[in-house]
Amino acid sequence: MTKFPTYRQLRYLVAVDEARHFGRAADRCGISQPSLSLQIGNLEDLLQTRLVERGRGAVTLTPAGREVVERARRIGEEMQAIVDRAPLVSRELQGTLRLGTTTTIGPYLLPLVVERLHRAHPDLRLYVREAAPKVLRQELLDGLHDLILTQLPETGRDLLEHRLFREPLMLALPEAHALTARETLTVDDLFGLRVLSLGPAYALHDQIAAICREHEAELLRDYEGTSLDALRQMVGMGMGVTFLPRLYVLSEVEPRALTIATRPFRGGTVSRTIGLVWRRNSPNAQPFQRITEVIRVVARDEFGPHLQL
Amino acid sequence: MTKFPTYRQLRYLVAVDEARHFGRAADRCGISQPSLSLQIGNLEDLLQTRLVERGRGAVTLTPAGREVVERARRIGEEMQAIVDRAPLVSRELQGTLRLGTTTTIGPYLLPLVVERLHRAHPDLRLYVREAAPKVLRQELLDGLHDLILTQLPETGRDLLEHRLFREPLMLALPEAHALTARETLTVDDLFGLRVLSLGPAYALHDQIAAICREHEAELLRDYEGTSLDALRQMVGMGMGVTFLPRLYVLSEVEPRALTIATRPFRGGTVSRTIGLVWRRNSPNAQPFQRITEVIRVVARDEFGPHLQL
DNA sequence: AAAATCGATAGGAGATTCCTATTCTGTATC
DNA sequence: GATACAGAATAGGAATCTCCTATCGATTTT
Repeated sequence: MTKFPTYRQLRYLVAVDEARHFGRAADRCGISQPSLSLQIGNLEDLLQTRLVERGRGAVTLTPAGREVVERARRIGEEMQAIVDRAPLVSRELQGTLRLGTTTTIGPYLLPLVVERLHRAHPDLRLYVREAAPKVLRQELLDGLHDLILTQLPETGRDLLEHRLFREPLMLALPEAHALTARETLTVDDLFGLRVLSLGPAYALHDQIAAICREHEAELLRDYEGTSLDALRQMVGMGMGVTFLPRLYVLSEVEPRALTIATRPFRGGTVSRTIGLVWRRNSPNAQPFQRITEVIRVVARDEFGPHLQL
Repeated sequence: MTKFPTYRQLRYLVAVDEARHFGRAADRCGISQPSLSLQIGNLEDLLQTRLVERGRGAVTLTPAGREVVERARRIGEEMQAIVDRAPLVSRELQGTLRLGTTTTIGPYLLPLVVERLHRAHPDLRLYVREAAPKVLRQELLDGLHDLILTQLPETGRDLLEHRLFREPLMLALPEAHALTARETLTVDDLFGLRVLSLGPAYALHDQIAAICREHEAELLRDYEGTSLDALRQMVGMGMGVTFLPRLYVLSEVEPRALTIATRPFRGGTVSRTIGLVWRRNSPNAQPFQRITEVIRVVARDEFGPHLQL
């Protein structure tokens, strides 16, 4: 274990460099001259090197001293930044936040959110990482994320969830399917359908499985994908039907090679809840609340007619 | 006066970040867990910000904590560099040395020296600054240079001088001058000559003045230049004669528009001494000695026949 | 329920840091 | 050439800080 200089000693040395005089340097540091002399001496002993040349007239730094001062100044800047920024980061939206998101909502909602946050809070950087909800949850508990955007509810006493909105699920069918004749559906229409789903790490999977069980549709286990696009492809190829979130469907701006039909359910009964989740004892509730608000605003302004707020 | 964190506290925080566990972090720091907890707590109080999220399971840094750790790591690198490098700089030829030189020798000797030093000591940087010897001397005393390359002797109890070599002075004449008929001169030939010189800030000026006095030449006060090239021009235009150092004359590789003649004195009686000078209580005598040796080697290898070593 | 883990708290010992007073070493002054 | 005058180093004691052991309190595991 090597011994290190004290930050204090470095500050004193910088003061000596600036004042070129022990007494005045001590004044500037708010201590007495002997105290400063002592600390400079200690530093020199520690580094086994003369840093200051005491002579008649001007005190001068040695080459070694100059190099130490140079680094000390950089250290001073970092220290100042720590003192200045740390309090802000925990109260304002500044610094870096790590946001985990499920792949079923992030790509379709976050671009607008990130853009708006960036405009309003230029000092905020968001690191967005995608994963399946059950993975996200564990990663959140392990401290890999500061907060996650996911499908609610998230169990756990340690977690605090904030509801954002309900997002309708639409039934996705091959264009040739008989049900495409209907503009809106009811859950009774699900009877006997062959339903595709995402892998079991997804909250959407559990929800789809529950719907299938309740309304006697058949959940296909043949293929469990990790993206909504994969599901879409499979529906397009006629392998079955599935449920797709409203925002995903909305995001399909360009027509694709394999087109599918999507139909809403009447009355908004088939929908999922989207929310932000963070650790209960995370001390950043305040900035997180602000993010919650921003997302709500984006949801209302951009997707208001399509969501249940 | 703002209060700053201790470098120690930052080290502890970094350890917490790496260990994600107070007890193990304390081990790594070689202290007890309570001491570490206390210091982290102090740091948090100082910054008015929670840096560490203590929860069951993993200890996690808050966003503010992460930012502090990031800077703390940079500070740690600088600290390590200080500890590692400071002792070397004062013993080896490393770091930055500020070398002052008189304009009458530096440009003609230093390029070769710098090149050789750079090859042998890649971590050494030389800052070379030119000035007249009397200016150099004061700047050295004021700590603007670490050492100076100049004409000896340099007065002053505080200064330590190291002789490098004697450099002959040659008489520079217009080509049409009667003395050009002679291959070598003696001081008696100086009688009655009109002699040009540099400004009085130059040691060469004093020396030329003394020679003129002794051998009854006339020192012209009309023009006192700051460069040997200026003198050369004036001689070329027939304004008078002057004394030029051997190395300057040697460096004239290209013929110029105004050519002059140069003649040596017999017996090496007319010459000046060149040496390195540094402050007596400069603690870097060791590296300076090395530089002395390198310059001597360069002088011998490159200019041996022309100098008195 | 008992044991174990982990961080926070309490109180006291030991270092460090700082202060005032003084000494030492040169430089200006008379 | 003795005498003041700066400016930094040294000495000794007070105040602060850092650290230790012991213990607590909350949570998790057995």
